[in-house]
Amino acid sequence: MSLSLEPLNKPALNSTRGRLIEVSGELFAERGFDSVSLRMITESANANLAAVNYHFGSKEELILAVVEDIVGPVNEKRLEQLGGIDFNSTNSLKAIIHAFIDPVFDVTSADAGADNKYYKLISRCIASRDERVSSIIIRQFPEVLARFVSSLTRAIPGLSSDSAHLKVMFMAGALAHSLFHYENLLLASGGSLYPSSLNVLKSELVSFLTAGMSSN
Amino acid sequence: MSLSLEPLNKPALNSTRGRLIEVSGELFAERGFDSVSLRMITESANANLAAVNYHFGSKEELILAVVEDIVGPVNEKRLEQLGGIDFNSTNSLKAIIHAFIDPVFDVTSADAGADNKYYKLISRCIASRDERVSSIIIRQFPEVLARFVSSLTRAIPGLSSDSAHLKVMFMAGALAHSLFHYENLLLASGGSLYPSSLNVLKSELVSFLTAGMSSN
DNA sequence: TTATTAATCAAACGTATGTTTGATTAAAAT
DNA sequence: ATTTTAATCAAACATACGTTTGATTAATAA
Repeated sequence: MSLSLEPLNKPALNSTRGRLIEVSGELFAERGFDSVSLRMITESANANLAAVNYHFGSKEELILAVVEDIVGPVNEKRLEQLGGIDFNSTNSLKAIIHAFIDPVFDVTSADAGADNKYYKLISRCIASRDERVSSIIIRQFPEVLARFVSSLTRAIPGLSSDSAHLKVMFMAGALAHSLFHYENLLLASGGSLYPSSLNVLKSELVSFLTAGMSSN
Repeated sequence: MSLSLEPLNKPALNSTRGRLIEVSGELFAERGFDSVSLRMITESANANLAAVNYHFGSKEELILAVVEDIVGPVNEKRLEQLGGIDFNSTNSLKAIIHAFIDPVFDVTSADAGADNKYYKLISRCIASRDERVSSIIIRQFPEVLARFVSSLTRAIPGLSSDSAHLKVMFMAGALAHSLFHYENLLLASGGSLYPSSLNVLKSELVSFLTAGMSSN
């Protein structure tokens, strides 16, 4: 029953709890979960040090809240987009790839500040080697994974379930890795990738994945 | 002037320094750099707590030594393999992909213990979000990256340098991500991927990447 | 042997971290 | 108005960490 004009899952910025999630997301995205202390977070959020433990119980639960907040909606959109696919269409494969990728790029572009904190946090989660975070991802990812696997086997006749598993992992890795090192890519290209380089990245990724998925 | 029968770059296991690097590699691979304390390392290596600072100067320099030790040889082999490619051949593209991937799988399989600690450490490095580690990777990776980019543009007529950059990143991400979650893949497949599943993974990856590289 | 260097060790140091406490203030309910 | 609940705050706590010290032992050189 929110009266806010903001999207539903974005916490209110005027509340302490909301500011903590917001600021934590930015810091975690830029520096990683371990390297960010509660003192950094609470100072950036103009909150008291004890606020995190009061509102979330512990740092770990704050991390979980931040990750759920950013990863949950993306996975929901993925499943939603996947549900709308017509598997009789000739380009159902491309639609599957878009279902996996689009929500990530959307939430990236939706950040008006355009400092692109979201994709960093998301790719940090996707490729996280942190056991605490991966426990969340792993909790909700199997369902998503299974849906994409079965969709792939429908779209590509003769594709085994095991191969589909692998292909989804390839896709997730290519997405996370390229998004995370996006800034390095910009620098390495000497500016020639700019502007709208995120769109370039996306379209290159889509065609790369489409071809890869169709292989064999 | 080593008299050891071991490969040159593998430190002697009987020395304290060698045991520290060995044990650190295993622990870092399994738990990540931050989560492993010097006390865990020195206890596992039957060494004194002060040994790390005596032999390496600091934990950070130990990490660097471990990473150099595992990532350096892989990149050397990559460049060597890349140098032997005949670009007039029809499958030079596939050779490039093998040059990037093979050294990683080789060092994985070379581990007789077969607990596959190497690929985890390597993929932790490849996709590391740790600034200390990425500083090493970034120090030696630009050369490797540049060589692969130029090789790709030679093998694929009309491919721009920027596109090649992106494609290499897609390749690196797919490799790191699938190797890191290799065990999860085994579990998810319900055992049907076993045995020699690492070979399956590799061949699926090669054909996926070959198709992706040729796209557009 | 003797002198010198290298390596190991137990112990302590300083610091940064997450967490808890207990008082204080603000808000809401009765 | 009074009571009760929620939220904020400064301060302290406990702990785990990387690092350093200074003594002791092992190895090497002279």
